[in-house]
Amino acid sequence: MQIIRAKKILVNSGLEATPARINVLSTCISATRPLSVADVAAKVGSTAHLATIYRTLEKLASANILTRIDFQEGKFRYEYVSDHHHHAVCESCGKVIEVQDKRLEAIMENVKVGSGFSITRHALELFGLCHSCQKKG
Amino acid sequence: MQIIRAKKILVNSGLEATPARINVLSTCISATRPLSVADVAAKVGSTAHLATIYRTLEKLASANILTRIDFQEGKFRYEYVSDHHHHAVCESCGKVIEVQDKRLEAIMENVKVGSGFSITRHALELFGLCHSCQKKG
DNA sequence: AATATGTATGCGAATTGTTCGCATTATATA
DNA sequence: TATATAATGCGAACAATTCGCATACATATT
Repeated sequence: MQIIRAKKILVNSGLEATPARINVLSTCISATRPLSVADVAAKVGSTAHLATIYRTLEKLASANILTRIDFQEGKFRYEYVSDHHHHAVCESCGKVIEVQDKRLEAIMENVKVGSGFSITRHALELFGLCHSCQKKG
Repeated sequence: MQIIRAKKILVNSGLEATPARINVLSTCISATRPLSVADVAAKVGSTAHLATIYRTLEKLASANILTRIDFQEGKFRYEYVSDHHHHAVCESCGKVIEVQDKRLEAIMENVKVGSGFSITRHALELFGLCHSCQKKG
């Protein structure tokens, strides 16, 4: 349980430390993979209404406490992040692993974009097959 | 209008060249930016039912005639592509420019992923502000 | 410790994007 | 031109997300 840690993070960010927020955030901190809204809802049970979970996750994301992640499933996921990384998602079983490639980061830091665009963020997700799904077929 | 071209592409790919498909595909070919399903629907009017447009776009995407693109808007877009490229999206006005960075491509071709993962595709989108929106504030 | 103020929450309905089942129609081919 | 197969229209059903509004609560103030 990451209740105390969650509370501290909220207070430090100037956000009201309500039970709903504490539960949502500590759930995300404890998670081993990016969680969908439904995942979070299942974990927090009736301690937070679904609409509140949506609002909370969005608020935590805009406070940069969580990252909103998109595995192109038609819904978003949220992840508590300290370091910046990307993901590789198995398209067969859904397994997720974290990916860090320094060359990649170096380039992403200064991608050349024409027309005077200034890039503030990027989304990169990798899709493929995990080791065991490759063997299966 | 890209009617004839659309028809040829469909036939070459072994897909039935129905009016709905020809209209949907020629709309995508003519587009200057990735289109949402609603965008396509607006262009083709009553020549194809919305459900048909969904089915058609999905079919064209799995035939690699179109690419399904995700700008994290809660919906997908589709683009007719010959060459592989990425996009930079202005988060203020929605302007989209195409991005090609050879270093990026080179690295994406062989990203090192642990655990025996094999990568079959990747999604990379850049977000920021276009030149004119930067000036506006 | 009591209270005032503004913000968060619960609730349920409404939106939006997408999918489905099924009867009908059209396509490609013999 | 008949025929088998696949695509389409239609409307209902789903799933994810957002909204409005009355109530409850967290924090700042006294």
